[in-house]
Amino acid sequence: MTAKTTNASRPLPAPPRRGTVFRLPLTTVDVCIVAVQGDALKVLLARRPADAEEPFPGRWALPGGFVDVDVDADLAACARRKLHDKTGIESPYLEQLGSWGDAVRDPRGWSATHVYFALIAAQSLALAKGGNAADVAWLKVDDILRRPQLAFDHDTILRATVERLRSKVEYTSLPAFLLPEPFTLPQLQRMYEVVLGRPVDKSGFRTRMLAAQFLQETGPVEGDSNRPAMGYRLLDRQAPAMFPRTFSPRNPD
Amino acid sequence: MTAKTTNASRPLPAPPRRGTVFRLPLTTVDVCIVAVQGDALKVLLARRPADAEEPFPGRWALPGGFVDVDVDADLAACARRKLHDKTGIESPYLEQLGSWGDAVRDPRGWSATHVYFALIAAQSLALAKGGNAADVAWLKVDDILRRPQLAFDHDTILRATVERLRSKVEYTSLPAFLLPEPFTLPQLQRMYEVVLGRPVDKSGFRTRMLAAQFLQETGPVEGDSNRPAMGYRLLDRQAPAMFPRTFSPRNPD
DNA sequence: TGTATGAGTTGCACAATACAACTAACAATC
DNA sequence: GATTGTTAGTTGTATTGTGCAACTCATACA
Repeated sequence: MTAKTTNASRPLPAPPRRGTVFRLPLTTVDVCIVAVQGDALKVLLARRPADAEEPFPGRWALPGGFVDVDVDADLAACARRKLHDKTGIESPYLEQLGSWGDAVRDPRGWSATHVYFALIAAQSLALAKGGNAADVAWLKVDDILRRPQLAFDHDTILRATVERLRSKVEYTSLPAFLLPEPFTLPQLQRMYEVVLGRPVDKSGFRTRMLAAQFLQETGPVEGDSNRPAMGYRLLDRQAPAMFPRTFSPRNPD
Repeated sequence: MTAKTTNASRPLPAPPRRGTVFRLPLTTVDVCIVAVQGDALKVLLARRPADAEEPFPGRWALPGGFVDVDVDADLAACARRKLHDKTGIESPYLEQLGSWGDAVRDPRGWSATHVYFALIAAQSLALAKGGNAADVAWLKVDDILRRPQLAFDHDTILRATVERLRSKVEYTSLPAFLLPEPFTLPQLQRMYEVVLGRPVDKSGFRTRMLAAQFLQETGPVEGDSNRPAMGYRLLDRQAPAMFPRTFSPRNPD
């Protein structure tokens, strides 16, 4: 906040009080909802309305929209609302990514969006599709990054999300939020490998995960075949654990 | 962006076009300008106007204010403008910290602020004080965190800045932006120690810095006394270098 | 009972670094 | 101009976490 008093005019919220009117930027919240499906990182996208009066009609975009000052207590609540609308999920891992704002990103005027990203388990996909009949789909992140096609500056935002995710995965337990509980260490390892896009050593991986003190055993889980693996649950679903080092293979091929 | 088409009403920027009016949040940008002076981490604060019509009259606050859609091309430009107004500095290290927005943080209404933090060399302090006759001062970060006193939610924002700074300093070359060039390795080490609030081993520190390939020798620098030290300059003033590990002393006292 | 497969363990080498003790280069002092 | 103090910079050793590869273990299936 901290308005400059040297300004003759002042911004004015909708219920006007006094002084001259000041042009306010549009304020939105967008959510980058990420899951791993099969061997691919996917993002939940919503198709823009076909109405030609709308910006970017018919294009894919991140779920999001204007802050509703009568409904949203704060930005995170607004993000959770939009996420819940599209997926039915109540409490995913949600982290603020950053904000993007400039004069041209929205043809309707100067706008700023507050972006959150969410990690959810692919198993909740059924909910996602069923909960909202609208045009919503999971698309492969790699495909979109290869051929940018999203509305607004959402390609840029998606790229930033993936960069943040990849870099944090190197030293945090974030991928655990991509799995339903209980999960096994091999399953968790696969999440790491999908996000990082490279294999991870089994032995070091296990040592690291167990040393980080963020997992709780829940007893053996009967896999589809072969030897059953130990199941684990997160001790703290609010925040990820941090590792003292990054993964760093010796042969940088 | 990505407006919900199910909304009957739509937000409308100041030059009205059509439809019903939608209440827009206030949009501001605040800058957390940090420097090391002596042995303390300091932050540049501006005193709120005494005018009782203004929120938090007479209180210290982060420099910042409303986005001016006619002047600011984007959020970062707005942050640079506010920083330049207070300090005269043109191109500091500037990084987006995050955004805070809710219904109650500003008594004037639902507001969201986009926060940037800047690292500058304490030697530019003269500029800061001279450039703007307004009520601006460098205060010790520790003092403010011990006794919260800032306007709006700026105590929270300052705390977040320090946390981000401390955690990134563990594995990046960020403290180099707190020094004027050329600087010596012992000077750089002191910046690390001030920010981290603990001593750092000299030998390991040097190995690490030199191995990270972000410094360029500029010839010996005559210190005030004793043996002259090698001077260094940053190869890239835009982005910090990343280290493969965090500093991690063995005796966690 | 044998074989395949994925789960989990063990052993060793290596790389980075924490820690401590060392040497080097200057200023100030006598 | 030798002595002393101080800071710059180096060297050596123990420790730690990890990369890598080979191993054992438990189950399904034939």
